[in-house]
Amino acid sequence: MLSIIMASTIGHTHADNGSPDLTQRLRGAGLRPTRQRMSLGRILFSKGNRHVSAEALHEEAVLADVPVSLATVYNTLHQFTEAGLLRAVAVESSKTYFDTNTSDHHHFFIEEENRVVDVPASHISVTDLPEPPEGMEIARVDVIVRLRSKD
Amino acid sequence: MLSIIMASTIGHTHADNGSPDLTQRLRGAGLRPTRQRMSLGRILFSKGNRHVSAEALHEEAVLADVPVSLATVYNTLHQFTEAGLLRAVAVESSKTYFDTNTSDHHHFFIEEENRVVDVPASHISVTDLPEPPEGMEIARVDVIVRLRSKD
DNA sequence: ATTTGTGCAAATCGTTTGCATCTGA
DNA sequence: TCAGATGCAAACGATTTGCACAAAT
Repeated sequence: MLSIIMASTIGHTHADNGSPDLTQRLRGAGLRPTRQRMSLGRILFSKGNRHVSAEALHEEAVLADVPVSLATVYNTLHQFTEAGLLRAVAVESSKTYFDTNTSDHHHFFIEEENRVVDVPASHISVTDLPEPPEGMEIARVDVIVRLRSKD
Repeated sequence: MLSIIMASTIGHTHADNGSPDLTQRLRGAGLRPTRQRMSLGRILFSKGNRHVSAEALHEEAVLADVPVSLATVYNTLHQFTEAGLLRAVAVESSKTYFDTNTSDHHHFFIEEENRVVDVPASHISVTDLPEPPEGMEIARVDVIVRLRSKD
């Protein structure tokens, strides 16, 4: 009986349930490593570069037995983005995609499948950039290569 | 009295109320030159290159005493886009902007003002484009230069 | 006369917010 | 303890749709 109580207490507080690096990453970003953030972070960052929508991530989480609310998924994605752990990609005006690759790179967008893919690194050079209008500076240059299937 | 009746009848059917070229443009695109389409077309195409949202165009129309419904504005914008008279620009995932310049060119986006501006022609070269994945071809390359005001 | 377009209001979709409740430090 | 997180449901803004009515050919 005592053991049961102890186990449950331990399980809820200090169980070894995830990469310690993720904990650090969140802490470093000023985010408390909560259950949901850790779970979502694990889903996002443990499989190489990904491009997810809030909806998709929510489904994945639920399937992985991590019952988060959609609202929390949105909150988390935005917090991660502000913290520099994610990058938002604007491809078409409806869904927002979040990219786990925050380095400087560009994207393919496959319209038929509504899928975003990284352009292999070091490809694409944008040159001959115009002067920005007076008083403005360039914050970022986004290139979207829209693909369709060949006939 | 008779003249009033005639005037009103004529006004509703064959009055010379607009560029004949626009009529042809619509016809050529397989679109019947209706009052609303002509009015919206006139607003869109008579002032050089523009980047409008549905909402903004709707307001402009209403102010210009062309009472169209917002639904019709959306329908019209999409019909024009499919017909190649407009081009949809995806800058951020919320509003869609329609560009009256359908030629190959790129855009500035001023985040603070939510405004889209054409990049002066012939600027920006995108080189070293990657091979698209097997079975795919490049439909279009969009470059968005995001600007922020200098401090 | 027939086909096509239009207006309106309601429906939908992605996303955000308010607030009561829970949880991590 | 107690600031900060979370869940839920309701609010939201942009866009779409269904259907009765109106206009174009």
